[in-house]
Amino acid sequence: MTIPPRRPLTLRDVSEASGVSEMTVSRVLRNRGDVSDKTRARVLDAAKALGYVPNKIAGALASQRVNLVAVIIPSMSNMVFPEVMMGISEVLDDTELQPVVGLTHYRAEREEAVLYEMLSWRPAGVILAGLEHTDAARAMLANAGIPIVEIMDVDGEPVDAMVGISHRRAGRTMGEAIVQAGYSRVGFMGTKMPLDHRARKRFEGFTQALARAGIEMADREFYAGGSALVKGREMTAAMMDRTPELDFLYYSNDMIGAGGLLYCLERGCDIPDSLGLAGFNGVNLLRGLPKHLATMDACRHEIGRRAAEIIAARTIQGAQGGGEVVVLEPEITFGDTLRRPPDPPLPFAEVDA
Amino acid sequence: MTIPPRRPLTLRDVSEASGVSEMTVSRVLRNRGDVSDKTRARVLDAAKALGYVPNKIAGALASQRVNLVAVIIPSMSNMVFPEVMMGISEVLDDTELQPVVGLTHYRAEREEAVLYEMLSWRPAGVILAGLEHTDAARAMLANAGIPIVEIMDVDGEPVDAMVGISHRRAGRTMGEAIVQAGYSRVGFMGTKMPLDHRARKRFEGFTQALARAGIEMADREFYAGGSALVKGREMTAAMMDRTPELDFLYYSNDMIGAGGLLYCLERGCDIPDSLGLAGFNGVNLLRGLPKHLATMDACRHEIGRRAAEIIAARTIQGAQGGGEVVVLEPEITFGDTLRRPPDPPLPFAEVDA
DNA sequence: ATGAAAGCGCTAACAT
DNA sequence: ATGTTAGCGCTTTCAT
Repeated sequence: MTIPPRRPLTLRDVSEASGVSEMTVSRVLRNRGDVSDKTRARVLDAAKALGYVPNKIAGALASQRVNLVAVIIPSMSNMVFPEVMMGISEVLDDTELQPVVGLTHYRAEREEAVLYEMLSWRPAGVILAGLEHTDAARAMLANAGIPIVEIMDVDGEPVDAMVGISHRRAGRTMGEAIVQAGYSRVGFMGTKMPLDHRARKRFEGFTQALARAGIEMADREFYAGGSALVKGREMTAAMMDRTPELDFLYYSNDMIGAGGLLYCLERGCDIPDSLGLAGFNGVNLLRGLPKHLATMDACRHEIGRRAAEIIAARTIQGAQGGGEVVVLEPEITFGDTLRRPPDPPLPFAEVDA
Repeated sequence: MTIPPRRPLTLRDVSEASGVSEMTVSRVLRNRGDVSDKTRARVLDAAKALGYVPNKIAGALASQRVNLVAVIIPSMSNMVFPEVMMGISEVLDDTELQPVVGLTHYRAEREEAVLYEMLSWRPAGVILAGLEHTDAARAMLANAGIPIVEIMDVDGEPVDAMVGISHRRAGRTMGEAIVQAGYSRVGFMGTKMPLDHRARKRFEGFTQALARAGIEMADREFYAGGSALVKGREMTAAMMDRTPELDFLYYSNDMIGAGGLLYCLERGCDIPDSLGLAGFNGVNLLRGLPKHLATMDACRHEIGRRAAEIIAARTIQGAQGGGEVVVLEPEITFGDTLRRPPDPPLPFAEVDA
């Protein structure tokens, strides 16, 4: 039974309650330096009895060390960033470091504001999505004097370290797989580009792969907002209506792809033979669908882990480092909606066998 | 062109660069007090040129005010908490306050640890999910001397304020709707209970409603982990196999409900006449499905808003308050998978008309 | 093993 | 409108 304090408790309160100097109390509470078992026990008892919660603000100011890692991402709502966060948390859970998340909603000015706000708390490091930032944001990052890891994308120049996949290459790889599987009348559906650089780069890579095969995209449509599943369904309906000769639909994310797939299945389309579909992301939410949508894993979990590992490694006493680059290689999952390309001839195939 | 500083910049640096006292620089940077336009401009220029980022740690220590609101929730991965966050952010975006999120993964000890960590940063308020906490956590909350809002659930005693729905009542309401619609052989599928108090309360309320109508649950199954869509499909398959006479399936969340629905549709079940289904949550992700799953909105967005409003209101200068209770009333969405109950007779119905 | 003094970078309160 | 002084609650460093 303790009386609720008007004023938050301080080290001094614990010091007085235990009859030990503030300094020693501080040592006990941080498990630092030599303290006799007897003193330690007395301090711990007093702290617990009072319900003392240390003031990290004062601690951080005095020690010039903060165990926070700023994580700045566009959104939490599309399933990709929560997975990145999982990876980050897994790694940081084994350290003293704690992630603190800020959201940009895909807006550069907002990213700049969030970054400023977070840097003002002097975090131990920053993990942020993408390589595109305002000049001011880039300047802040460069001058922060702490490890900075840009994640998701590697198509560009990082301020410091970067971990991700090449979205340009991912788009190209999918385009090539589609061409090799024999599809040729391709439609694309995706998010409005200017907001999402990575979706844009995938689109560019994809277009390029088709172009190399002499194929021009037969139709395309972009959306913003709304439930992705519904949007995928609606866009697909509209596109198949408008351009019925399409034999492949490429979606910029699995959620709209799933909506499209459900629509096509209802319509009784012959998938993947007369019509192929593919999405992007490897959202495992969707594995319960009647057919498994072809997709490409964005390595989100691994990206989170590797980024956190870089921060953690550089945060330990007197560590060196800087400019780490980790390029992950996503792979296509063919699922049930994309024909596998014919096996390439074996180098020394026995053709007569 | 500024040279990257080894040591982070301080107010003093800006003071020297602008030839204005630290105090005045501080005033300019916080838009407080009277400062001449000339001085203001000089300070702002110097700060920007240097790339100064204020140190909120020092600021918070000196002013005893922190603009952070601790938000402690179980998880980000099931679509319900991201929506709560949206509501919170919308409201806090119009204030000086900023949400900081901590995750408990539905574990009380973890909640306690996260709470301790967050309180040590002396936030302006705490929003946390649920009314069930460890004794230590409850004590910390009671002694923190800041507004505390417990959200989601109102079936219990709050430490301070609470905003949510009665999950017990939500379960009961759904049970009653099912009974009134004439279903009688009911199966239940849900998450493993001990982890999720709100799911447990819904289950209890549901069971009770059935019991009052003399109905005993015909089958039930609980799961943990894995993709919810797949689990819903698998559990449904197993249950329909085991207990083919079922005419209603109640799922503890929309995601497993969606998996079950897809399975039943594939099997050609006659929905909602021979078989009804319902979930919980009103996840609008799922509106793209072939049939609209009956569900009940958990008012997540509104809960977030109201909780944030309470914190915001109590944070303004000299505000009073405490113990606010907001009970929201979720409503059933019948969708395409639950028969509407027959209209109740009108009070003065003209029976002969 | 413990304590005393100084100061982290800011802001409140009080000058002027 | 601007400056000065004295902390905020800790930790660092140096004594003992």
